[in-house]
Amino acid sequence: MKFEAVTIKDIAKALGLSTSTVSRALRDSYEISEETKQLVLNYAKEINYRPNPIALSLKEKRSRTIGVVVSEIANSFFSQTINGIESIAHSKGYNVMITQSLESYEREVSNMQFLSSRSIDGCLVSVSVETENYDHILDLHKRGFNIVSFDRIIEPIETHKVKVDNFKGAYDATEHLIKNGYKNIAILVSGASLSITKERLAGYQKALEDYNIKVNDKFLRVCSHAGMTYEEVEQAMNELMTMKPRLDAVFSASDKLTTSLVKYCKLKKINIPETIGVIGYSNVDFMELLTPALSVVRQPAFEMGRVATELLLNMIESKRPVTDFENIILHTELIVRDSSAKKK
Amino acid sequence: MKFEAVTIKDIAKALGLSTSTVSRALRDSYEISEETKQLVLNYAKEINYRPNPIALSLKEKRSRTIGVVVSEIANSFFSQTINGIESIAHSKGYNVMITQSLESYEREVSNMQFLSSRSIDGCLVSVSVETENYDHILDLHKRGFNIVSFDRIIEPIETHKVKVDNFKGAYDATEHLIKNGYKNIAILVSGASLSITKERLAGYQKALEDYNIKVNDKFLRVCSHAGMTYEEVEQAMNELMTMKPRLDAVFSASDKLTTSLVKYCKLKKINIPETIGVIGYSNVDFMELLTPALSVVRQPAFEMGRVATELLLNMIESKRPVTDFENIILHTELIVRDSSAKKK
DNA sequence: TTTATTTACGCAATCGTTATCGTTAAATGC
DNA sequence: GCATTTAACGATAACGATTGCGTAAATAAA
Repeated sequence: MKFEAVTIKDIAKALGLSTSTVSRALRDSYEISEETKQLVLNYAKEINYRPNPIALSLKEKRSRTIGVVVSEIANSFFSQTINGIESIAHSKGYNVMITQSLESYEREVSNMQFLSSRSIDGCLVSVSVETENYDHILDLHKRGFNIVSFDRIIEPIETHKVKVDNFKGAYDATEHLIKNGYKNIAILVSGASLSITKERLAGYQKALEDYNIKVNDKFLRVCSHAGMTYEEVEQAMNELMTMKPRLDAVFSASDKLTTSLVKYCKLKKINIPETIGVIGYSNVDFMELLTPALSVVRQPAFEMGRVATELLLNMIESKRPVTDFENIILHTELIVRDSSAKKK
Repeated sequence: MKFEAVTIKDIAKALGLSTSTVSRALRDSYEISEETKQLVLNYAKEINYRPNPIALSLKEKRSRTIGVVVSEIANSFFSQTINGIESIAHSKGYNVMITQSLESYEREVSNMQFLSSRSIDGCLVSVSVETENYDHILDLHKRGFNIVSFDRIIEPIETHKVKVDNFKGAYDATEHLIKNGYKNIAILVSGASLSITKERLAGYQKALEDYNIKVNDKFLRVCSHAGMTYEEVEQAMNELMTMKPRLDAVFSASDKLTTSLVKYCKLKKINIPETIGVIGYSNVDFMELLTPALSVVRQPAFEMGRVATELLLNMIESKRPVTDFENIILHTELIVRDSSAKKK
């Protein structure tokens, strides 16, 4: 089954005009008489004519549509980001195409391919945990494709970048744990190739050093699938729980990991914060509803989406190639609740 | 800035062939000699030629892309549904365009408009809570647009429909509360125009009747924004909590409402299940991590996405117009945890 | 009246691709 | 040796919309 829309040709035929006249009448050209304009406009409204964006895209090589590539839309951080993206895009007359890689490099490549071939005007990208080679993005970028890198930054790309101060977010969380009496602090991170992993890990380590606590690699666990499965975090935690000296706190360095960590503690009946204190990056609103309520590092996700989209639309609408790129760093928020309460 | 891709014309020019020959060579036509085919194929690979789907869409009036309209992607139920949709679509070579209405009728209309004008081959729709007039969908459907209605069903449309047994899901939950000793059971529902609201409300009422409990309209609260803001649920609950006789349980009839209900109880320090028992429709994995763990009615969201997509692709790929429509009804799962424990 | 200028529209090219219909040259049939 | 088939390719129209250019008729200027 196919679906036939009304075209400019239908109007032209019905009214005994040429397609050019109809087109110009619809675009209110000075070359067309008032009479004819009204005739066309009225008939167009009557039969509910809508210009075909596909045809326009083909001709104009632009579509007033931007693309988004994230790892998972079910992730609270990203769905909030998407809401920010859409709020700006829609207010400026742009549509948004959303795709998710589910942390698969292959799917990220095919999503980029899909978007780029669809005449989108630009793209907001946060890479998957599997992505170590950026050629699928850099190649497009070199050929003039507008890209803004956000959250999980593509370091070698020369374009606008928007992220949070991952280092400070992790430093603050770790320092908070230390000040509350925790000493053997483990850290769960996502795949080592992600910019957020490197920066958050560095913040954690610096905090320990500043407070004269030895950084112990036994307390570092890398979840190379970014916590896409619970089992991954379960295994990491099982290992951590057997370490000597016994850990007394865990800092989980991403949204997904924090969620799985909470689940682990619940299932294993590990008391928080008595047995281990917990704090993690998370934008899940739910975390405050847990018992104990979870301390978190929260990112301004909606704002990040807005800022990144504004930069992208600036690039798109700029007449000359943009060469002066912004490197926006937003602030995280440390929300202290009960899961990291002072140690007795 | 614009982005120029490689076209068939570039290949033709470089190789001294016509575009028709190149096109046929790429599609492995018998009319082209092996020699020429290899020449074209090799060069195409070398310069990384990709057919332009926009041009194909314009010509073929199909795009191997399907659209999705949901109310909110951050909603666990819908994000799981989308994963199901993508799993089938991608396995059959289709792409997916995701849009969210955020429960706004206006945005739903513009999303449908966006998708339909983009040569998508069909669309999966779950309507917004504000939607009372279906003309934006029915008009497209009449003109041959392939649509499958899922979850929040468009009742008057004659096409495939996929949902759960909302009546039974609500009946089971209510019956469970009754059997555990609750008598004054309130219900929170979304806007009255949604099919899921009507069916779940009916299930709740039938259960009460079957157990000789008078249905009390004071215990019914309609959240006309489907719980898009917490305040909406807060107000509904504030009203319910003052009712005489005092309610001793609440059944929340949708994902968003359940989440807000939990938050309300936490913030107001209402003991669950001692002060009020709680059960609700929810696909949030987190619900088991609460204290007390929340009893829920869970929908097979992923499966619903898969089934709906299979039906849609069948319609799309059918030679003749489909006239025999499926009305799939999946089963909900009652997951009993601590929030609805037997009353002492 | 003749020429110049508007006015108001139509023609055709264009975007990238495919399908239909030729066309040319070589190969085959008799 | 000539007609006919076949292999291999090219020219062109089409999809829907826009736009530069051309042009007829009407009006203004000379």
